[in-house]
Amino acid sequence: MEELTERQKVILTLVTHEHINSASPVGSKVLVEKFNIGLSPATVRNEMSFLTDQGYLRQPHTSAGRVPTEKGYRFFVGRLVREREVPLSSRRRISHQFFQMRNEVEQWARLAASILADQSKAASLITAPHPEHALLKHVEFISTVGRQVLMVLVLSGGELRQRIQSLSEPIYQERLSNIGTFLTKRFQGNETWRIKNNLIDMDELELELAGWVVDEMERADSMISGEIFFDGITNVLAEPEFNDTEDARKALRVLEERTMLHDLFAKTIMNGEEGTVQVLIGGEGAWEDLRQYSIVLSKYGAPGIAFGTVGVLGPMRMAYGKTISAVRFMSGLLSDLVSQSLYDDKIIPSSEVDL
Amino acid sequence: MEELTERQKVILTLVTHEHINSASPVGSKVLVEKFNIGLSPATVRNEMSFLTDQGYLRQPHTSAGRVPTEKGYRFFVGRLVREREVPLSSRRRISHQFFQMRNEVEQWARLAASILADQSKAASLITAPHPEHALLKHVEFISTVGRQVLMVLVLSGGELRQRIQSLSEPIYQERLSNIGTFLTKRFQGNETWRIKNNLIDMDELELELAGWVVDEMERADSMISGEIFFDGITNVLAEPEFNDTEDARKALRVLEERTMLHDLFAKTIMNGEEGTVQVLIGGEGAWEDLRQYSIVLSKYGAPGIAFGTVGVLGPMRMAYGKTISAVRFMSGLLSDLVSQSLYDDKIIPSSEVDL
DNA sequence: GTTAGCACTCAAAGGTTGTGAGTGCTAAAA
DNA sequence: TTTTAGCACTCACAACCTTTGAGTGCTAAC
Repeated sequence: MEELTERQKVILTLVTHEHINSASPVGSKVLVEKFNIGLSPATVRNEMSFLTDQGYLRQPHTSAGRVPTEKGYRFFVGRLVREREVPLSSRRRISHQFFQMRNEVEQWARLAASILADQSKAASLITAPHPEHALLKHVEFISTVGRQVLMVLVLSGGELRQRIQSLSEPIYQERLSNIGTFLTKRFQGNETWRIKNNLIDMDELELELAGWVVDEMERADSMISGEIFFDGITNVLAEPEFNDTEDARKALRVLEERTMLHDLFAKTIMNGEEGTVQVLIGGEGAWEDLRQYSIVLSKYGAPGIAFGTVGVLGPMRMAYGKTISAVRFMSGLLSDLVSQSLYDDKIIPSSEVDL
Repeated sequence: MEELTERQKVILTLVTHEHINSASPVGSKVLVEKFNIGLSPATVRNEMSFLTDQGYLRQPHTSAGRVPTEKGYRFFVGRLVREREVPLSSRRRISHQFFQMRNEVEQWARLAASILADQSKAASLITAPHPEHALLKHVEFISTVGRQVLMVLVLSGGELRQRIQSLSEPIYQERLSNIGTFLTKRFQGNETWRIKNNLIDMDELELELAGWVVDEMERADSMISGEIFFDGITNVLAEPEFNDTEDARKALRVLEERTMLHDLFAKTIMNGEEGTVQVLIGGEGAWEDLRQYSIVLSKYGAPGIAFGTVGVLGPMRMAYGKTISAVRFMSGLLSDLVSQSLYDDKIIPSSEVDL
């Protein structure tokens, strides 16, 4: 594979740029007329022909203009230095919106999804912050009916989990509360394994309840990403490439069947670094149903607290510059929120806290 | 408006039935051939003409067959006595799935949505159970960083709410825990207003924290329905009426902008009775964007605990019989779950509980 | 009241043609 | 050697026309 000349790079970039705007194949003439390169259409044609041979461009049919391939897009995105910063006024406005929502943790992801969809004019995907390894912050047992007990677990990162279990015999609420307090005191700030290895000096009931706690925490640990929030799906459907409903359905199926997204997010969280933005073009070969789409993804959060992902899904022909900076901005904002509000790496027993 | 003759009723029903299957206008000839009514096409035509005059049928264009109007559908649904029961095998299978999930309250709605979408081959909408008037079950305050405090509220119906607030000065976790215990003991099982009117004999800090509780409970009370879960949106897009993407977008916008749905659910919860299924055809004039759709809705839950809604959104041309019984079945199932697992109308102080 | 017969309507499907944007190739110009 | 003008060729797309057939309403006979 040969290196591209500077002129070829420029032409490839322009073709991609123009295609993103026009949504239709780009011909040599249009290119010459719109951007005053000092070249004739014929020359441009030769270069385009070369780029087609190299797999950067593609012709939908013999007598049509050129369209970037995945490879072409990838080159384009890699060269995109000059990202369009989110304007200061927008940044201020968005920060303010989050400030007003700062109390409602569950709303963060929803708000972020809504804003990002609006900014990028595409579909946004956000996962709620989720701790890498859950630490127990608090546990409570509440009797509901008969032998049924509602367990409420507060984990690091502010994650709440609840579950209903049946005891073998009814127990007074008072006793349940005491056990909750006892387990909280004893295991506060501990990881799952540490709790699991310290189930000693307990009576039968305490042991059973502690077992529930461990079980639920293991469940939390086994999930790599938190709940997924979407917004702006209609934005994507508005794009001309989805005039065919079949394609639209494919896209939606990806969003509905969350398994693929979970995989994707898991990978991002495990490998990625917060703050850096990655761009997956056309499913990168691996995800068949995403062939026509691109995803701009970033990890957010703070080490030792919790991580999540923020991303945008749109047609491959997407305003990458704007989207990338929007995602980066949102990622930063959410990271700040998480570290400013949810810090609780180790819960120090209250009497030792230095205020 | 005249009463319809029995024969007219039969024809209207058959036309509707046939249109639901074929998705295209129904002519007199097809009708006669398919269902052996002892009539000639000409006679049927006369009756159809009459039904058209009365507004039950409609002709897309002069030389086409007939299609039911909203009024026609309404008649059809009203007459639908013989609902197709969900087969016993499916009922068993579904009950079993819920049994396996009985511990995870948050999963109920998601599972229900998934099953209902599958059963009805349309989009399902479920709201999580939400108490009419929140009763306090438990409150906990957890210090996170600096003056930030995470408040976790457990309300009746198993609803969890969390929020982060700032104190004017940092407080030891121990003191926060004590206040949590104190407020829980004092106000357990109380409605919002009762708590609000009993904020006496407290020091400044206790009062501030109790204020947060009241505030958050008022927020919960002001919401009539819980979180909305969807599934099977792609099912709806597969229907032929959405070959035009524009129409598909309209449908999705309804689902994304939850305000309209919230209104709808609120109405259902406030007016409806659990167990009865209502069918909204073509948005019933009130909801412009739903003109082409129908919604089959039912309230579920148990009085004094919590209510939610379960529904299906599909094209107006929908298999009403199957859908109605699927919705009814699911509504019953969820009602049972709520009352069997979440009963806690009044939390009786533990020492008085009769075990 | 019911039906056969008939003229009429009109959307949808299929066929034909023209248009124009775009190409690749070749030979001349730079 | 690189660039460009010129030209023949291709092919999707839109516009137009025609055919087809399902379906109608009306009238007159049963």
